[in-house]
Amino acid sequence: MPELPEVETIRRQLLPVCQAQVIRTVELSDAGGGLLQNCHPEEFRQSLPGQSIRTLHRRGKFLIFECDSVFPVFHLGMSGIFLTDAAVSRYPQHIHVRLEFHSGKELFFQDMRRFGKIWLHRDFPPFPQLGVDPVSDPFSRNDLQQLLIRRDTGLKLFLMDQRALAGIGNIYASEILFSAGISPLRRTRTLSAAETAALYAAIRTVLAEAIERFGTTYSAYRTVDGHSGDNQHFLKVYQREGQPCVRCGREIEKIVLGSRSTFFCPQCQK
DNA sequence: TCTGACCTGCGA
DNA sequence: TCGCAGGTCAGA
Repeated sequence: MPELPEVETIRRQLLPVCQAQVIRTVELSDAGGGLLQNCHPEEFRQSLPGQSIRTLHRRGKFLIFECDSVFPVFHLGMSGIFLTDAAVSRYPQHIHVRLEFHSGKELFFQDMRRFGKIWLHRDFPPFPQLGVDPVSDPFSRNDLQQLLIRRDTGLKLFLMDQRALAGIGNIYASEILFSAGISPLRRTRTLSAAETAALYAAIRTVLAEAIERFGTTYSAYRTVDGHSGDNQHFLKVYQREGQPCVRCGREIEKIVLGSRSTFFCPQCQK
């Protein structure tokens, strides 16, 4: 699913499409109603028409539409995407929300697996459970060190814990640890100062480069215009089990951590 | 702290 | 036909 770079790509592409658009109508499928977390379908349908979209925000993997007096929030789950043209959808039967603007433009939310979630807030949502966003929040090496000390868990699970760092998922957790040269099996409290510095640098660069490449496409994820991202061509370990490490040539290994596939180089990552 | 369930599509 | 897939959360 969309991790931080994919959601940020969607936000950047949606902004020029949506900003200052006034919503005319809202269509919500039956399944789409099931995605709503804190309001009834009828309230969702009635609250949006007439609202102008002022801007879009991202916090971790959440996308927040700032309108005049409501704040619809989307979490894309594993397979949620936004499209500006329903004709490019590969799964039109899974389009659950359609917004029509006064300009005549449209916006579609598609979610094949229906793990996505939608909220409707009357004020900017607080996200009390969410940790620091390593791309858009102030985030220093010392902040990372404090987070590492506070927890006692496996490093990969730590990176994916949204209460600590908001936005990293399964692909980028493996890629970040490879970039830092640290094993996914290490515990949070065992990192040296040099390793913490390497991990900090890896978090920043891996996410930033993925954003520059419009995210990673494996199956469902598409950019707003229906295209694939580019970052899958640059992955060093994810889904490269049995292939040679780009640094040392040793075979990339796959293990399961927290019931999720984890890829690493046993030679380069200590 | 960890596992399984949620849901659908795809490839082996 | 089965296992797996980029996320999250309840329950053990």
